[in-house]
Amino acid sequence: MERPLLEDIRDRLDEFTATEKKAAHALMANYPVQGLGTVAQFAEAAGVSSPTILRFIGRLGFPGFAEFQKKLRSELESQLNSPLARSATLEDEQGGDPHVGQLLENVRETFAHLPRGELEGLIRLLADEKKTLHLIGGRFTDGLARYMAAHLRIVRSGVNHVAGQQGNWLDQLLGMGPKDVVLIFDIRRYQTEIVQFAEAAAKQGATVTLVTDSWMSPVGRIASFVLPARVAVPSPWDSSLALMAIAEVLIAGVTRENQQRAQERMQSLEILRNEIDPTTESRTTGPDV
Amino acid sequence: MERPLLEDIRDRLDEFTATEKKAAHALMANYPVQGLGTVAQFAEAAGVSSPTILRFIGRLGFPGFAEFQKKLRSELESQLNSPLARSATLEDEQGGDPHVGQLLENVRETFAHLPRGELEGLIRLLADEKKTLHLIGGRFTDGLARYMAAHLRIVRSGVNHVAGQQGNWLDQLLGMGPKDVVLIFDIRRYQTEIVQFAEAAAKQGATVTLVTDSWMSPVGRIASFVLPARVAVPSPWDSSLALMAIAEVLIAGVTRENQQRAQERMQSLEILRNEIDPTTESRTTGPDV
DNA sequence: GTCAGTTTGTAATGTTTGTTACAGGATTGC
DNA sequence: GCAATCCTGTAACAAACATTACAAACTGAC
Repeated sequence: MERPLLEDIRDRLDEFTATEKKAAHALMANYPVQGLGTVAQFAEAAGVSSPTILRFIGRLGFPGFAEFQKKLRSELESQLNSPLARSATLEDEQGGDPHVGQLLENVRETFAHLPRGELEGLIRLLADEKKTLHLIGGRFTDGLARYMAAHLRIVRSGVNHVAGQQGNWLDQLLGMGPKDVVLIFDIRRYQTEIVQFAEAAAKQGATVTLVTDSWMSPVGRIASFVLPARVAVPSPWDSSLALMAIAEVLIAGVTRENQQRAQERMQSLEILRNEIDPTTESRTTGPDV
Repeated sequence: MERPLLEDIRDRLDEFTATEKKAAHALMANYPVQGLGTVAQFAEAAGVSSPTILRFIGRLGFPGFAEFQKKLRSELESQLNSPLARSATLEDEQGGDPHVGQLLENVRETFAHLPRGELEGLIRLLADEKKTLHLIGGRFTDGLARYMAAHLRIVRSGVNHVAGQQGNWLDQLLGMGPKDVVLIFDIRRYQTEIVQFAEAAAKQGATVTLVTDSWMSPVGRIASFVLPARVAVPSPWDSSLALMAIAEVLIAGVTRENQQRAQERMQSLEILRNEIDPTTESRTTGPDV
């Protein structure tokens, strides 16, 4: 009664026969609505006969089609009454912005297809205080690099936001070596300067990592870690929201990875800040140091 | 076929007889699941007899119970397949990162409680080319101001990102008047410099607008438009993702509001860029000018 | 208080539906 | 290449279902 039926079907997909799988797929493709009609409708949609449907739901553990539907309805009921679903249905009822819907979908899809190892690996790399971090972004994504640098600087030392005139970049490139990690934000159209910077850094032995769109920046060829994000929205612009979500998860991850040191640094900074600007109201704990 | 049945029932509630209303209420209380079982189940849940249910759905305009259910199922199908609903239902299964779930929830809740008029009003204000725009953010949110400025600069003229040393701000403040619009990103803890900047700008007649967290920056007191966003996440940091989502919707809105001029500017910029840097591959259309 | 109109439930009905027995067909193992 | 097993669809069946006819109960008006 507790486990979602959809998961059960997915896990046990191999137990079914060939035509039963057709039934399973038809149901999953339009879950759970496909199971709420008649057996004949279900059978037609799956391209099989009615008895096959019955055998399918029998193998799932239901004594009859009626019980199967009852389970579907009760699942649907609790799902639709959850606060999360409520806000979702209420929104598009009263004309929720389709743009916002697409934004949410992008973030969700981005993390659904993000290789878990890549994310964890990059977090560990960024948390390594023996490395020096260099963050850089393109025309639009530089704000993200800046945002992330502002947080990481509080959590750890050796964080550098590569910004400003292109001429300055050369200075930063000069000292780079195996102890440096470069995190690049880059979406199309991929700026040649960024690519050149990445290539130069890699040539000097620095580890290059990349947060990009699904089409993948050319930097991806030389990067050790690549995190692709969805950017398409109903607008002439691409959306960087999913990139930002990745940035925030990275920030949280690095903070978690090095919790006690991060806290110490936060407190020291807090004290420093109060000494410099006593007008600012003080708080002993909290994030915004 | 298009209008949601739930609305129809709500509107026409007075047309029904007393017991039919009981049926209507039972359906609305557990919509649409209650209508997907048998007539007898529906009748029992509503505390009426089966024929009353039939008369009820007959009055709704359906020739029979089967057609009524068909309508419910098709409604449910399209609703569950919308990107909004998907993000709500799918995220908590397949063990997605709880942090990501919270991020999505924040964005959703933010827009659910955003006064529609405020958003539209602010977009119109930002789209007004007779005004000069000044964007400014705090320690962490300055990246957002930068991000938004980078886009708006392409869509329209007179966009200024107030950045750098605090001393420079004074210069920008000097010339301000009723023709200036200040858009401030500010989350706790609210920096006194930002508040001072806002107050000074307001005193000189500029329109002050604000994107902030739910606790509301003190700037809110003097702001003409205030858009609050959810920022809580399971991390010592606050999340600015919902602020960024607002920024992107604003960008898209301003672009839409002034489409032909934006396109002209994009093309001119494209040409300019190619003249300066011929190595960059050229595209005649597209966002990333 | 009575009558007309409306509303509601009971009970019967005809149909659709889920269900099952069975036979043809495919597949696998020897 | 044969046989045994498993899979799948056809067709018949019985139960559950939506549906309808009808009578009782209620309501409001005169």
